[in-house]
Amino acid sequence: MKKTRTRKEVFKILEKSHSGLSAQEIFNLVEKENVNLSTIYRTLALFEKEGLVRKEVSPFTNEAKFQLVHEHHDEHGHILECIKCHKQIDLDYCPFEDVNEEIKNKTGFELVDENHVLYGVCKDCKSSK
Amino acid sequence: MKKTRTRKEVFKILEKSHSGLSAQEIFNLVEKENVNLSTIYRTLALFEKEGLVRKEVSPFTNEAKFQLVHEHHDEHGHILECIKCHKQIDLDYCPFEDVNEEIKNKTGFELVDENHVLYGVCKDCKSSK
DNA sequence: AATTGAAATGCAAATGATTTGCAATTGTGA
DNA sequence: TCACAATTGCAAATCATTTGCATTTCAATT
Repeated sequence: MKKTRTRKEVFKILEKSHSGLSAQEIFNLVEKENVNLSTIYRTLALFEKEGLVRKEVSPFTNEAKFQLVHEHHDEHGHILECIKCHKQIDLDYCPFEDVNEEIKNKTGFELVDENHVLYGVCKDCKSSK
Repeated sequence: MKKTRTRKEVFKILEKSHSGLSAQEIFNLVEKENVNLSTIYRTLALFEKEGLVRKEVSPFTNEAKFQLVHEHHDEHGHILECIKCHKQIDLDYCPFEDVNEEIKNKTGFELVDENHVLYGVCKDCKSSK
């Protein structure tokens, strides 16, 4: 995999972000001397194939969001997204470890990359209505 | 909400299916005397607004899948989808109950409609490779 | 440092899912 | 049955994403 300027930039942008970014959002953050949105898409697809990023499609916006996968499976966290304000909250651990184990035992089905973004209502939106 | 022919049909189709269906798939299952795909979409959007159906977008196909929400939260199940063969397996219970509770206590964030389709590798695909 | 071929990119056009405007049709309450 | 708002079909628009192809760039080798 060639280390091109765009790829390095996209990687840095993903590194800095704690929640998922859409291709368009990444495009907006890139130093825009001659960079094309389709290159961003191709870069993200490559990163995904290489296992560097995870892709999530929000059922609310129909838009894909990408975020870095962190090496150590047992250290990965999750993102909570509020369905009202769409703010995202970082959950710095995976509450599903046990669940994965349980499903594997019961069905032989091995979860990979289980959905990373969880939807719900955040504290603020809950209290304001 | 008017009970039109198409709405009744779509509802029946969803009732019969244990896994999510795309708008196109539903369209294909409907008695096709003069039914339009956009009506299917409008019907699904309505059902979703009414809380009758849940929408999931597969990150693999970028296609939205819809399925009935079953009343009793504590009885709902989940779907496992294999990322290789895309077959879906019904999991007839929710393994996340405890997790929801835990997250609520720690962050004040209340999960709703937590992601319903879980991705992984099924037994068959695992053994065949 | 220059050479070179494969990999990566820009651009514009294609695609595929989903949405929308509008005129015609249909369901339901009076 | 009537009337009218809600719903639908149709065709065109939209939006995210993908692709073909000619051009450019990376990095291995001279």
